[in-house]
Amino acid sequence: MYRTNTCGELRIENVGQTVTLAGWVQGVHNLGALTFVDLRDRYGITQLAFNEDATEELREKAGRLGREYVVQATGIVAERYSKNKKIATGDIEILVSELNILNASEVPPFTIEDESDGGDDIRMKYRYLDLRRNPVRRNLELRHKFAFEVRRYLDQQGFLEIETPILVNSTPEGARDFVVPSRMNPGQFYALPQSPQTLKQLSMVAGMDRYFQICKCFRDEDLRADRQPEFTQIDCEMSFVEQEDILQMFEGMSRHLFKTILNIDIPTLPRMTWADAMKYYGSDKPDTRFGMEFVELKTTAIDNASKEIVPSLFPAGFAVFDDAAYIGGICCEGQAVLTRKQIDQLTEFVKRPQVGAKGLVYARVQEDGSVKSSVDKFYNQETLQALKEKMNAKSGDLILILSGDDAMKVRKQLCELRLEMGTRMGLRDKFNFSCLWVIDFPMYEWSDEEQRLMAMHHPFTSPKPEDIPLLDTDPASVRANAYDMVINGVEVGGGSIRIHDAKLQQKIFEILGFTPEQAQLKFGFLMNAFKFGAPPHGGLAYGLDRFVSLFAGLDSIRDCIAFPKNNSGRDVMLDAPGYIDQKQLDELQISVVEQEKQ
RNA sequence: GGUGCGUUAGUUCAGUUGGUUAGAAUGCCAGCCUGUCACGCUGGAGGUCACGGGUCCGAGUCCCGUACGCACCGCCA
Repeated sequence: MYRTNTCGELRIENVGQTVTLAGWVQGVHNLGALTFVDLRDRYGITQLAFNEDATEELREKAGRLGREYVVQATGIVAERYSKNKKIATGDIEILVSELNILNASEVPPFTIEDESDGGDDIRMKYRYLDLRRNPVRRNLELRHKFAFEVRRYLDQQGFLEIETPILVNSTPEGARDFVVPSRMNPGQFYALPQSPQTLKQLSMVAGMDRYFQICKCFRDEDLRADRQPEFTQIDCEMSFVEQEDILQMFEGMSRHLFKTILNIDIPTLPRMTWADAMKYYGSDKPDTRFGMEFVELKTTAIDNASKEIVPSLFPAGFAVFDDAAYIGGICCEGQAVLTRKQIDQLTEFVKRPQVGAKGLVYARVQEDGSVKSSVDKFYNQETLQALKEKMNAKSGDLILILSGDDAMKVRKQLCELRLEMGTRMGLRDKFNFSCLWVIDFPMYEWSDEEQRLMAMHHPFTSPKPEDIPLLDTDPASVRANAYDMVINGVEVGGGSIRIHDAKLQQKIFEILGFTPEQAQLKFGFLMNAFKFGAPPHGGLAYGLDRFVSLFAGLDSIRDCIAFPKNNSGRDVMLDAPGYIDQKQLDELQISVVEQEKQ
């Protein structure tokens, strides 16, 4: 037996017991005749003491210990002379009578402490050392608990966890696939699933009724702080349901997770249409921890967000506004105190290429109610007062205005500005959670690159029944039975009611530009299945990594993934991906055009 | 595919206008220390300034390129 207890469990009540502990040496304090060793495992730290009672041999051995040595120590639990209130076991120590060095360790390349001195790069290279640190380990523990509570809730609701294959077919639409060559089928490739979408729909056809799976999904696209090439999805599907049933079920799951993991009671989730999200927040994933909604000051066209034309608040005179197709503003409460320099910084912010605005117009509401703006020479006080009125601004507020030719582009710029102001004003507290549903997404969005309509969610999403006639006349305005769950500006999940009618599915494929032959080739298996009694069904998938990151207050999903990939999709610990032997290539009948540095 | 920032001791970083032998902290090694717990004290070792090229009397510092890292845009049904 290697140990009788863990390093986190002994307390003052255990004094007098003889115990054996095993773990890693966190640190050694050698005071000459006295030596203290902090022994660490997943559960905590317990101090080993080598004092005047210890034999010379024992003290000599303790003196040889270095950081991260793996040791086993037996001794009597004793009360400490001076307690350490910072750790749970701080009242006791082990008076060691026997010490075994189970394994020596080289000096680790960075310190394994809560506040490590290591940068991201080196910590990823030695991720197994990084995982010994409390903050990282705690993230994995939270992730475990999260997944466990997901399973508990869905099990209670009658869901079956069903595994679907990892080796599937490449699909058109969507992200790039990771492909896997098949040795037994030369020249042919499997693809790793971007999501088990079609398979879960087939499990509905199979009568499984309620399916879920916590599974890996793969997308060969560029990475971000919130995007990994392989990520974990909580994939769910239900039969004989309408949108309302799904929203209720998964709002319930989120409520369960918030309660059991964070002990937070979340209110009923507000529902916002996609059109309103775009109109008031310029984003399909609005951060609703704070208001500062957009006010439209001029629109010249009806689009998917604006259902009416707003005549310009501003009389002619300022060319930028006169020529704009859209003018929108936000009112920043109490921000009139910003200096000219600070506002110039905001102007620089919106002019950065990532945001792309041409400039920024601002107006301060003064103590006396008058308005002082950067466009005073174009507009009189009467117009500025009308602006104040329209923006619902009061003394001390700062109005920020963006304009441009393309309403959707300006909305996105204004969204960035709003989020920046929210951050500067301290309105985006990580642990203040604001959840909502965004509903009524459009079916399609125009792709400049492909020069055709693309499915906004995926091609299996059903249109709203009342919009079906528009499929023939104005497909771009058709709304889908699709919904996203958004928390603090993060899309944590999304789904839709699916098409279960082969004819309608065929029509949707046509609108997406598939010939019947192509549709049959790529999705024949699904449409064939629909011929054999497909129930109405729908579902949703959560991004587990993102959801856990939110709960843990992390900036990057990497921090809650045990062995993540870096920015270039590499695993720097494994040094993957790597080259393979010519022999393997030959067996697969694959030739690689250029293979450098092998 | 693109933009920005970065790369200096094991690690995290500083390094002024281009100017003598590149510094700090921490870690590491050695010695001392009977209650430490961020132990303390003394001493020591430790550098291809990412790589390649250029400008210059002289480059860690300026310029160009490459590689790598991070963030972002495109992309991510």
